[in-house]
Amino acid sequence: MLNYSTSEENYIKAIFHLQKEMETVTTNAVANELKTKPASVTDMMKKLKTKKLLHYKPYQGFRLSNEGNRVALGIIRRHRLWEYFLAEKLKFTWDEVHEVAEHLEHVSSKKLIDKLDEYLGFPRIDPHGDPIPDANGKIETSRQVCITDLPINQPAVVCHVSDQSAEILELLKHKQISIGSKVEVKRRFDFDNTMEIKMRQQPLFTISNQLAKNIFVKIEG
Amino acid sequence: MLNYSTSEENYIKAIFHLQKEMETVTTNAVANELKTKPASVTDMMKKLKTKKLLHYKPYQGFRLSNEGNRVALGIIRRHRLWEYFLAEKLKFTWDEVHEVAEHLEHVSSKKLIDKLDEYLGFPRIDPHGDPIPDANGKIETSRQVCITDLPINQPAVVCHVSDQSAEILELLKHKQISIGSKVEVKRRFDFDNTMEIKMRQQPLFTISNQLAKNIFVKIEG
DNA sequence: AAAATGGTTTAGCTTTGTCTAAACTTTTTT
DNA sequence: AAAAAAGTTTAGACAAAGCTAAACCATTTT
Repeated sequence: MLNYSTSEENYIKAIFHLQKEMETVTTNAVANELKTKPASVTDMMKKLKTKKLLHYKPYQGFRLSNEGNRVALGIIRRHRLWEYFLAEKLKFTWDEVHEVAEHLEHVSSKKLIDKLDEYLGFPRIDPHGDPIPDANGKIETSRQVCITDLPINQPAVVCHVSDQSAEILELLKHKQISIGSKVEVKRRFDFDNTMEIKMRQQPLFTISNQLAKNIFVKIEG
Repeated sequence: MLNYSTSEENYIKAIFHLQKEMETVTTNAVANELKTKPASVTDMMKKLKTKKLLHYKPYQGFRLSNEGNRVALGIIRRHRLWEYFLAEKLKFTWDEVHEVAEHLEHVSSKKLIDKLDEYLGFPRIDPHGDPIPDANGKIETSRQVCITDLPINQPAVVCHVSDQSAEILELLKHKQISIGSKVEVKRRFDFDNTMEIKMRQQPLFTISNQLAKNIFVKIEG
C-alpha cells in the first residue's frame, strides 16, 4: 500500500473518470481535464507506467491497470467521504463541497478515512449523488438514467450530476435543481434538443441539451 | 491574505515554536526541528524574508515579523482544531492526533476552518492542553507552571505537554500521565534532578528531569 | 499514394525544495 | 591574539512537475 503524490493522484483520478466515457483514454483528454499541457501528461504517463498503475503504449492511449483502479477508488472514497462530511456536518451547500474535498482527499491516512467513514455512519452516496466506495473499494453501481432518456411524464428523482464544474453547479442552483429533486419531462424539442421540465411548486421551465446530458435520475419504486 | 506552500508553513510554524524558547532563532535549531539541513534553512529564510514574514540578518538568527506571527497563528489554529476534531469526534487517542493533523493543517480554506470551529463548539484547548487561537488569531495565554517549579505537596492538574514527539507521548502513555491528571510532587533529588510524583490510585513513581521539563500543570482554584 | 491535419512525444528549460561540499563568520579555547 | 571549533552561507546538483517549441506518428483528405 504505497503512497502517491498529490499530482500523481490527480492524474489517476482523471483517468479513472475519463475511462468511463472512452475505451482508451487520450493524452489530450487528460490534459484538458486537468488544465495542463499534453507534454506534461506524457511525462506523467511514463511515470505511472513504471509504477505499474496503467497500461500504456506510446501513441495508443492508456487505461488504468487493476492496481491503478484500486488506487483510484481509494482516492474517490476519500473525496466523497469528505464531501459528505462537509455537507452533512459542516453545513456546506452541495455546490461548495467539491473544491474543499479536492484538497482534503490527498491526506491519505487509512485510519483517518476509516474512522471518518464510521463517524459518518458509513454513508453510501455523497451530496452529488455519487456512490462512495467502501473500505475494500467496492462501489455501488446504481441503476440510473440520463434525463435525456427519461420518458415523457415519467416522474423521477435527480440522483446524480456528472459534471462538477463551478459553472454547472451555479446553473443548477439557479434553476433550483438538486439531488433529490422530483422532476418530470413534459416536452422535448427536436430543433435544439431543449426540453421542458416540471418540478413541484414551480412553473414549467426549459433546460438546454448540454445541461440535460449531465443530469441523471432514478425512476421511483 | 496570501497562501503559503506546505513547506513554507512548516518553517513558519517551527520558528514560531522555537522563538518561545530562544530570543533569536538559529539556523541549526530550525534544521534540527524539521529534520532538514542547515543549508536548506538558509535558502528558505531568504525566501521568507522577501515575503516579509521574518526579520533576518545573515549570521544573526531570525524572528518572525508581525505578519509572520499572524500567519503562524493561523496554521496553529488549523492544526489544533483538527486535533480536537480527531480526538473528540473520531475517537483518536490523544497521542495519535498530532501526526494526522500535521497533514490536515495545510488545507487552508478559511471557510472550512471557521465552520469546523463552529461545529466543534469553539473549543479553547486542544487534546494536548494547548490553547486554540480564535478566528482573529487571539490565543489564551494561560497561567501555568512547569512541574519542575511546582512546590512539594501542592496538588495540581496536568494541562500541557510542550514536546509532542512520538517518543515522549509513548512514555507519558506508559506512565498514564495525560491532560487532566491530578498530580503532586513528593520529592526532588538534587543529584540527578529526578522527582517522585503521586497520582491518584497509583503508587509513587519517578520521572526524569528531561521528562519533567516538558510537563506543565495548573494549580487548582 | 501523397499531402495535410491533428494528436503525441521528445528535448530542453523553469521553479520549488532539497542536498553536499566548500567557503566564510563568529565564538570559544588556549 | 591566534588557533580551533562551531555555526552559517554560498555554490552547484538533483528530483518533481510543469512549460514551450520542435519533431514525430497516425489518420484523414484529396
